[in-house]
Amino acid sequence: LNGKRQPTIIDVARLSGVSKTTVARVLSGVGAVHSETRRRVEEAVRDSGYERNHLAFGLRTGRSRTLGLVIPDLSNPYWADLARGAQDKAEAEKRSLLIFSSDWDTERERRHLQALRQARVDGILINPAVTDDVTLLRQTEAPVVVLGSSGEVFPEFSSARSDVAQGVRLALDHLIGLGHRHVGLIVGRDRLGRSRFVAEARAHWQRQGLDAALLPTEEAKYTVDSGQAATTRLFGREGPRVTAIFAANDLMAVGAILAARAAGLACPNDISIMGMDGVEAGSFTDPGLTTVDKPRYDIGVEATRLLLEAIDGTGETVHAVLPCRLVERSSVAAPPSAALRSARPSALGSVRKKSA
Amino acid sequence: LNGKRQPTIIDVARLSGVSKTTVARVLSGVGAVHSETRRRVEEAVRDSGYERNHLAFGLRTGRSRTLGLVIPDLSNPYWADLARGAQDKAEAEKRSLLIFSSDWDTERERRHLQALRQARVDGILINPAVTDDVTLLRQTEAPVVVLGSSGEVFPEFSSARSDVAQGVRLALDHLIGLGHRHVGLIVGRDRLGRSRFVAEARAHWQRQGLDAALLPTEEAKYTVDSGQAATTRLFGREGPRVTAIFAANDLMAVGAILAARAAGLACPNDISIMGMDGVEAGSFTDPGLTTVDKPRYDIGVEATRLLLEAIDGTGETVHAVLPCRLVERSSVAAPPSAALRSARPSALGSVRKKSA
DNA sequence: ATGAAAGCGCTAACAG
DNA sequence: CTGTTAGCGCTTTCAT
Repeated sequence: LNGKRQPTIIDVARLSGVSKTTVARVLSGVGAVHSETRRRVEEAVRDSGYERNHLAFGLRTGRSRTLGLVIPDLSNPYWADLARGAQDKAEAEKRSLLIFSSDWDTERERRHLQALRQARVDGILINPAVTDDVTLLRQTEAPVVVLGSSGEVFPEFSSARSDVAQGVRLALDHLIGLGHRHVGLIVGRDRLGRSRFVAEARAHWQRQGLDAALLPTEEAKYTVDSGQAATTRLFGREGPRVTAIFAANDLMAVGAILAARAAGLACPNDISIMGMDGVEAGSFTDPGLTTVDKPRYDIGVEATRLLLEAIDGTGETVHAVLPCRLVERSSVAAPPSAALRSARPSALGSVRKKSA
Repeated sequence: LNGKRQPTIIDVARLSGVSKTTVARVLSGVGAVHSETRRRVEEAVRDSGYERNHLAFGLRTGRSRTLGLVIPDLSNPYWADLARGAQDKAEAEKRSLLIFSSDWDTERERRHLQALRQARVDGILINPAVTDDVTLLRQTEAPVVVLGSSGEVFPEFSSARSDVAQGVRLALDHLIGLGHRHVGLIVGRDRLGRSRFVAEARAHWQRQGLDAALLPTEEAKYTVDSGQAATTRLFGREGPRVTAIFAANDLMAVGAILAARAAGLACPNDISIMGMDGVEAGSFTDPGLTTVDKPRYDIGVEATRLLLEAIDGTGETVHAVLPCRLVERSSVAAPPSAALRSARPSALGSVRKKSA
């Protein structure tokens, strides 16, 4: 727009009557420079409006001071929160962040990784859509930090994730403590096969001396609609109805609330519903969704911290596991027949509809 | 990790026994190359795993093939959706996107703009936190496209926004058509002063021959909590109660639903509530939020398209205005006394509370 | 304390 | 059709 091109280090040198080496020295702050010279150079920098060219800097030093972030979907609040954390940390460390969405598509992910390699980013944060193909990540020169539970599939890279096992315990113990003995699970189907969510839930359920048969499971796709459908399927099963539903993410839990309402069930009086995520939208439902909050933002921050450590060569490969937190709102209560049941633990029978 | 550095164009040249110029030619596809030579070069590229260095490319050509996006908050679903659109379009055009959140902070925005200048991005998409300081945008060499209604404050730059006037008409006509004659407005307070939302609403209201006094207005800050508080203030006003509330964004409308519930009002039987945004979370409330959907994703796409045009030098400065769309869910219905009112159009008086 | 020179990897004249 | 040469803007030896 302005017509004249951006000033370079040479323009500054000319303006202040020194060599570009000297300018570079005051700019970088390394090496001794006469105070009067420094003053003149700084003045010239201001007057000319000089801004360091990061392309040239990166080419010369081999550090672009740019990081890459590859997530499934930027418009999904879970990933948006995480991205925000990564961006804030990168910014605090004077790095810029290149962000890509893969939509769980291997081919798109491959292209993004290529773009990042071409941009010569100093490091990559990624939630891999592809699990089988480790070579895709290995062939990348830059250090990689894996986001989420797939970190365990790539032990060679550092990773940051929430403590799903602990979160599941938190949720189940909350439910069990209230008297629930028959809980439906809505789990997401990962490209990693069955998510670890189910495994942890079953393990803890049995650890508490409860029957795995009373933990019926339906699969959904992490969306409201699929969660609603899965809940409806759950209700359609034969035998006594569950007194609570525990979904692997908040969107599916919202779907469960919708499905319960459609089935004429009052939540939490007739049925308790619990989510896992902690995204803000969970507080919009009626009743507000009780959930296990995952530290999304902090995972983004921590992953970035680990990545910068890996770039600096300091620090070993570490797998950061951040704790979850119970967020009580109002979609969970004692089951309708809690008093009865706690008296006779084996009486898991009929669920009576209570008038709201 | 791998030990050996990334191969350069020279490695490829050596490997295929030609000069680096020839390699560059087959890589860029411009200029004639013997088919056999081309084959050998392509083979060498594959074998070596060569990837073009965008830093060097950008330094030489003056095109970094990177764009910058500066928005208030990446974890706000409105901006996340827009960012997604921008990223998808950038990706389709073989560009990478550097994303920053400003949190409506002028100082942060200034730093982001500086980072983008240093990265020598080819162009910038921005929703300016700062309005008074046009120079901040002017001093940037790269083309700029402004996001949102502040586009009108910067006529010199292309812009993309939703058609707020049309959206407001859509909403008000919907409400008026149903029989509402006393509508409360919850508006957001911009750093741009009063948002254009109020102006448009009042104008259209009067255009329909209605009394501006029956359009009481409260200010909030685009959040659920502030929307809830504003609604409560609205309810606390003297005189007859509004039969409907129209909020300038969906989060505040969600707050209004919460406030109505807290006040013991049934929505939509006692009071209708309408939002403006269309974010997914609006469908989580009970009742589902009726709203005016803004084309968030498309704004991101369109803005990026305009930016690329500006970069190529083709195309004039254009202000793209994308239409909104009415999304009917269930938070809006006829007012309690609609039958009465439509019979006597001038009787805009008392609102009788109807038992739900 | 300062400067000269080399070179990061690439493209773009300009020759042949 | 192919190669030689000269930078893009910066940092980094190595002299002085």
